[in-house]
Amino acid sequence: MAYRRTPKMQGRIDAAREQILTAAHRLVAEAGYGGTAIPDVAKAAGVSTGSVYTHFPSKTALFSEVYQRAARHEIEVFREVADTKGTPRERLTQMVETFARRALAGRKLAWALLVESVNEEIDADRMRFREPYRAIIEDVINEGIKADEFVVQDAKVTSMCIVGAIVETLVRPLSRAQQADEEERLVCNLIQVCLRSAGPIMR
Amino acid sequence: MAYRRTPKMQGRIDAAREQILTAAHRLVAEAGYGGTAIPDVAKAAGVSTGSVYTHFPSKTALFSEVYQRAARHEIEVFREVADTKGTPRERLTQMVETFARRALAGRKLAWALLVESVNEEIDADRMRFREPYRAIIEDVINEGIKADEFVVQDAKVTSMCIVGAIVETLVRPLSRAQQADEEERLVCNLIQVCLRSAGPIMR
DNA sequence: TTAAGGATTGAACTCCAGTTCATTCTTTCT
DNA sequence: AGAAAGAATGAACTGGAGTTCAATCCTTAA
Repeated sequence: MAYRRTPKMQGRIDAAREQILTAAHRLVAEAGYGGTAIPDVAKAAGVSTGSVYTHFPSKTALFSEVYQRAARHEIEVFREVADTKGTPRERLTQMVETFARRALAGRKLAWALLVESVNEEIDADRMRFREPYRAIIEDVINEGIKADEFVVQDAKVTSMCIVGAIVETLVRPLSRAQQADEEERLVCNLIQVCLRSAGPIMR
Repeated sequence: MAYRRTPKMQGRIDAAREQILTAAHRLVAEAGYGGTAIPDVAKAAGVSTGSVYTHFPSKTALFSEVYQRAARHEIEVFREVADTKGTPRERLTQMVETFARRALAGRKLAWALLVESVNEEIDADRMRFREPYRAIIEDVINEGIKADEFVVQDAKVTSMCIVGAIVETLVRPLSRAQQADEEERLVCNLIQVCLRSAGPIMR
């Protein structure tokens, strides 16, 4: 034998892998999955096309990892907000606002993560990306029910609806930027609708 | 000159065009846009591949028309429900239920119309497909506000949210069928959430 | 220093859905 | 009937995205 993988070598490999992931992330944030070709990623990462395939078995696999990383980070942020002090109602407000504002701040990425549909595998990733948001919202709603702040309800369905409401409200702004005050209005009203969705019925 | 288009001839051309549209509709309802190739459509319509292109300039154009037709019909049904007798609250209930049940009855088609994303042009069609639903819901909400049944609100945003809520709730069931009672539960709860979204805030 | 093992390269290849077009078939009008 | 114009045909083409692989470069261990 005349070659063995040393820590130093491993470091370079890992670094290259990181470069590729970072570049892919950046390009997705600029052009979405569909608008990003592997040769572009390679160029942006400073490696060759073929090299990408020594690190990832396919485009789908690479982007799947990109999505999962971005998702994990976003969801951490979201969970932190959900865990801050305040009544369930106050926290839900914060959560919806955070979700909306972060999405609008990184439009294209949010669009890629939330709605861009490309193939079944990536679609599955997107579903998986939405699910944690839903679950966190569900928890807060259930706390609100216990605290008599929200009416007794199927928190699972309500949380689904809230995720759907947020996404639907944001789809258009995410595709093409609106006027700032228009977006402001949207976010405020979105919060109101979400609160009502979870809130008690008045008869 | 030795040829002019006679009514008889025009009839055949129109018939072929119809055949193609019908076949395309059927195939979309079975496999979605992405799962339907032009040669398949041609075969199903009993014409040649090339013939499809004498009737439609591109696959996108053909399916755009398929979508628009399906949309027009669905929206007519929806509008009828919106125009039936009853309080805004009752009507909104009927509307959500109709939307949900019709979507579940024609899963794949609903999926193609509502969420399958393929290219920008078709995406735009899908947006256009959702918009009338939203507008109809908006009208009913505004009536409800006038009737003091719903709290004063931005009905545009609420209607967006309701559309989003419905779609989000249905996405999973549309992809893979759930148990019947599970779907029943979903629809019932969905209606409740939508009513609350539009309903008055209790404080 | 040198040979072997592994990583990297990027031009070329594959694959395939959408589209084309030379040919054939139909219809119309003289 | 015959010629002209249009419609239909479907095998072949095309373009572009994802992927491959023979050649090359680098690293390690003797």
